[in-house]
Amino acid sequence: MTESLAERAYGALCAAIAEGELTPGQRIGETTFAAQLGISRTPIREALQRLARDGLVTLDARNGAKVAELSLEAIQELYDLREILEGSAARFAALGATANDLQRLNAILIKETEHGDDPAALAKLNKLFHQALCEAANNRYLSSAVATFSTTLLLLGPTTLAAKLRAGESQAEHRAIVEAIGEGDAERAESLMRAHIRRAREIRIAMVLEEGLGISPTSIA
Amino acid sequence: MTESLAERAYGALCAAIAEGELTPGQRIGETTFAAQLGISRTPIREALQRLARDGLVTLDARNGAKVAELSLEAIQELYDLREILEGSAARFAALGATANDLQRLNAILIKETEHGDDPAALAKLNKLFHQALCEAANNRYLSSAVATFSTTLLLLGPTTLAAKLRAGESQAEHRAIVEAIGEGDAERAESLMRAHIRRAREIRIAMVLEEGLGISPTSIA
DNA sequence: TTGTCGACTTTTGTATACATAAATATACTT
DNA sequence: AAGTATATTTATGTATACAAAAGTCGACAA
Repeated sequence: MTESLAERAYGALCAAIAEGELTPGQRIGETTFAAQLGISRTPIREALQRLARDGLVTLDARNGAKVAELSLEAIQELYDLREILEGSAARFAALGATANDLQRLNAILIKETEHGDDPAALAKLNKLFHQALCEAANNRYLSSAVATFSTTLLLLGPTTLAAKLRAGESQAEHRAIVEAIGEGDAERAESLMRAHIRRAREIRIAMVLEEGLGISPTSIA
Repeated sequence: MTESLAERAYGALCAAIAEGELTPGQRIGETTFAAQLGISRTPIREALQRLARDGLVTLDARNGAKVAELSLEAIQELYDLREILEGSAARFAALGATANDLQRLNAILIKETEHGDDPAALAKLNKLFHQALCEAANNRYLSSAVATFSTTLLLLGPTTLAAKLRAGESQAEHRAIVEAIGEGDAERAESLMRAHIRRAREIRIAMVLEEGLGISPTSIA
């Protein structure tokens, strides 16, 4: 048993939320889930607390955990913050990226062109790109914050559809950002990254509005 | 029992760290603490996990929890991030603060002038100021991030000394920031807040270097 | 004297048992 | 028939018991 049961429970719940098996607003009973996974409540509780920290579930006092609901406002706030954080990450990366960092980023860019027709692979590479860029910024707290709020976005479901529609654009933007970082142009790197996040936000908002039913009436207010 | 034992344990540990009763690097045994507080290990574990999330303790696998040690580098990274986050908060506040928000901020400014000779009160008002400003930015995730990373700074001990030395300056800077927000000048509000954080960072770094022994040899590297 | 092997002790991870509070359903009264 | 009160059930919060793993101390051998 290399990984603790609590971590597995966390992973299972995380995946269930990302896959849409657990829908926002749905209640998660500790006992129920423990039985489903065949383990006791203790690691489940630990997992739920981590999920609450990541914003994926809300812990109503005495009433257990619910999968969090993201209002349209909350989504906007989340993207506002991503723009700030990842924009700053790009700036820092431009100022201090090592040759190694750049190599990693370029390797990801190449793989993106190679897998241009595989939405799932692109989604994974996209995640890797943003992670690698954060690490190039060389600020552990910044990385941690970006990771947390990216996790929160799992609530909105997979981005594979958006990746398919926007694959080319997105990759071009990635390349431009890495280029600016390589040249040490902090101003341009930040500006490009902010624009990149804004584009992603627009697509996301459009998707959410189109679904329409993905958001409960009360959470639109 | 209005607040859970886990919350009380969290508060107790938090306070112990802030007061310096638990020094960085010191190990925290679950059993020991449970005995000290007269409760079982379960709520202790919950509290330790929250503390780990706040960066106040590190959970070495299989080796329990230690009070986190902040290297000089980590402190710099923390202030870099505060500059980004609170600078953005000031910008957003300038763009969207309500009359109510401004009233709250001004009320705090007045109290600061009234308690100019009480370092403890000033430290509390300073915290309130930054909180109120974050809330004026009207972004729940931004507020959450600022709160988290401010908590991490508890590791460095109280700022009352710095408050005493810098009381006048700091208050003047607060006033200038609120003024810019009141005028809706986002650019100036962000710029002033960033400078404010940079000043606080300088003082803090100076304090840490002066203490010298507050940081373990290995963590300076 | 030093190094290594082994038993012991301590600590975390997990399971389970118990108490308390909330939600629900049922029965009784008006 | 409807509303209220009470009992039952179910959920969480906490405690404790148990198991496995890691560190520690000691003994024995070279």
